[in-house]
Amino acid sequence: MKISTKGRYALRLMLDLATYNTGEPVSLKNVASRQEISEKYLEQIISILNKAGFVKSIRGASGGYFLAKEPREYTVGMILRLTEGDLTTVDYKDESEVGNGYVTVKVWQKMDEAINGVIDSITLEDLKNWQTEENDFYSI
Amino acid sequence: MKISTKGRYALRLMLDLATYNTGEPVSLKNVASRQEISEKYLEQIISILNKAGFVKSIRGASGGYFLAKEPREYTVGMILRLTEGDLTTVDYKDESEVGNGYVTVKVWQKMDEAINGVIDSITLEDLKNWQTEENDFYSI
DNA sequence: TTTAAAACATATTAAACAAGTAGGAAAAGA
DNA sequence: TCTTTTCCTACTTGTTTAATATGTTTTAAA
Repeated sequence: MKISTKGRYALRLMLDLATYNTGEPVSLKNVASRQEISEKYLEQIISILNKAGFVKSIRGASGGYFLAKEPREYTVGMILRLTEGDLTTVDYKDESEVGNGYVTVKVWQKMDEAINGVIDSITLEDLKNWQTEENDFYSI
Repeated sequence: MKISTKGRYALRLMLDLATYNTGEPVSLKNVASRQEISEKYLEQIISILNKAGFVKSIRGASGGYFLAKEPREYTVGMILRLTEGDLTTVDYKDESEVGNGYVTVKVWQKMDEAINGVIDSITLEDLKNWQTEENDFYSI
């Protein structure tokens, strides 16, 4: 019942791109050092995001990545589902209909609805704002 | 991000005991055949529930198990946390404070709150009632 | 008093998954 | 040309999952 590093790093990566969006592409090397994540591992993760069109890349020296759309257009759910795969708490096809299996399915459905309610309502824009609030708080 | 068979089977096992509670102990053999789950695997799972005092056992021929308390005293959360271990979506101790890690933690916390809201509010009694409603529906 | 049914205990296994490393090739600016 | 960067694919190491397997102990019933 854990979200893996793949999904967690993907979210931090996307938020990093949203934060350091200056028009210039952001290199993975910079992201890796800011986030203290292996650059090689980030390469694999951003490859998924790239193929899905979530980011755009510029190859070659002084190349890098940037978000394909505005931060408010990415929900946490989109990013996690892409990198983690389906975020449901059970594989419904595995859930038995025998015994009392069909009753417990209701539990999993309610959990999934609750999870979706959270992750589909938070965007990268929200996360950016939370960052600023946090900074404001500590700088008073 | 999946609940394993251990937790899922534990819930169905506990609900089975709640359902077939006649005063007589319920044998795992019967649970296994009703739920179509390996009896040997169920033994391992009920051993956890037994050691935690969730069920009581009677050894020997015509022995079996029964719930230690009333169905309404068991939440889904109690059963899942016991068998699955901690149900949080991330290990907070692993979550970095560097980069923007501290912002994404808020996301995981909100997810966890949403999950807890569901699983801590549903009891075995509720599941029993859902079963009856389902049966009523189909028998009209 | 034997027998069979049941709980209890522990070891083993095969497959999948997680979390990276490793070693390069191709593109492009300086 | 050199260096930085993306891009691509294979490999590795450890852990977890979902069971099997092989018994021992207890106890009601025949």
